Amino acid sequence: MGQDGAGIDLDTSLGYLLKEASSALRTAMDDVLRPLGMSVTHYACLELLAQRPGASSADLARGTFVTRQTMHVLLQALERDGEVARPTAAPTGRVLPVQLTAHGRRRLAQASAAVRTVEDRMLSGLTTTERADALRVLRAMVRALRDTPR
Amino acid sequence: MGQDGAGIDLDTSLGYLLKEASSALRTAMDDVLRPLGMSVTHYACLELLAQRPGASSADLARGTFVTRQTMHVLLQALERDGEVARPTAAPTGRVLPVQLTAHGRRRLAQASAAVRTVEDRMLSGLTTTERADALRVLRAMVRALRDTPR
DNA sequence: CTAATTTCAGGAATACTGACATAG
DNA sequence: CCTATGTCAGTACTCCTGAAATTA
Repeated sequence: MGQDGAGIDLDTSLGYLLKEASSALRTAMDDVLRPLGMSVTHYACLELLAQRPGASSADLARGTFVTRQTMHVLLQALERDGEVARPTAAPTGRVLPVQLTAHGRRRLAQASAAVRTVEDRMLSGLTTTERADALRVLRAMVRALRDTPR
Repeated sequence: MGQDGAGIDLDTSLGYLLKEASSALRTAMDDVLRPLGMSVTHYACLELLAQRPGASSADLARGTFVTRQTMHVLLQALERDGEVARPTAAPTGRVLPVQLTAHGRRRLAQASAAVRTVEDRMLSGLTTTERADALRVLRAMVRALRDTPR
């Protein structure tokens, strides 16, 4: 797999590998979430809400790495299905704090169990040391991409 | 950030971190590719084609982690814009080998330079040892997700 | 003839960009 | 004035389903 210098060698590119790993994870999560009628973003929203009760729509958007417009549409569906609840008027400012309903918590418990099997599967190929390495290098990559100005 | 045992702790979840890193990379790539009027998949297709001249549409789809249908639509646009060329009839079988045109090579060179700045930025936060660690753990994660039957 | 691969064509789900009003 | 949020509208992208053609 020679390289002529003009391009990027995909076989040793961390960027390509990162995309590959992320794609494999998303596919695996989709596969276990589909039978529950749930998308990855749908699950992520519920999981985030369990850890940050009363979060705003914009908070949830940032935490699930989608735009607030996308989260807005998702929340409308979740509210219609009774998985989350929001007050009709903002207690203060414009923020409408979102809460999980009992039904939402049950849905999350199902999904969380399914996703845990996928994470366990992914981690099964790593030693304890490698898991720590993975956390460290991924955090370093995120920080470098976010903090480096240009 | 206590956990009640029912959910997954996002702060220490490798899956969540992988999604975060991948999202940050995609955003950074989008930012440098947008001025060139190119999407990440568009760029990935060109890069793959430079390393595997004559690849089929299905090959390219697998290599860029999209469906055959998505790649099919992209190739139609690239062919219309003169970045790739395909024979009108299959030399053998049904496969229509795709080739980069001179124009496509120029477009790739532009995009490749832009993407390289992003990769360099991402790598700037890692030591040499950490870069090797990153390659190893990401490959292990991909293998575990793909090869574990269930 | 059967099975596998590939090329296509809708239709649906998902996410993004742009824009605007409002609240702090 | 400036930032952040919620919302609406339009667009783009990707996926899923499924059909037709071809090859082994």
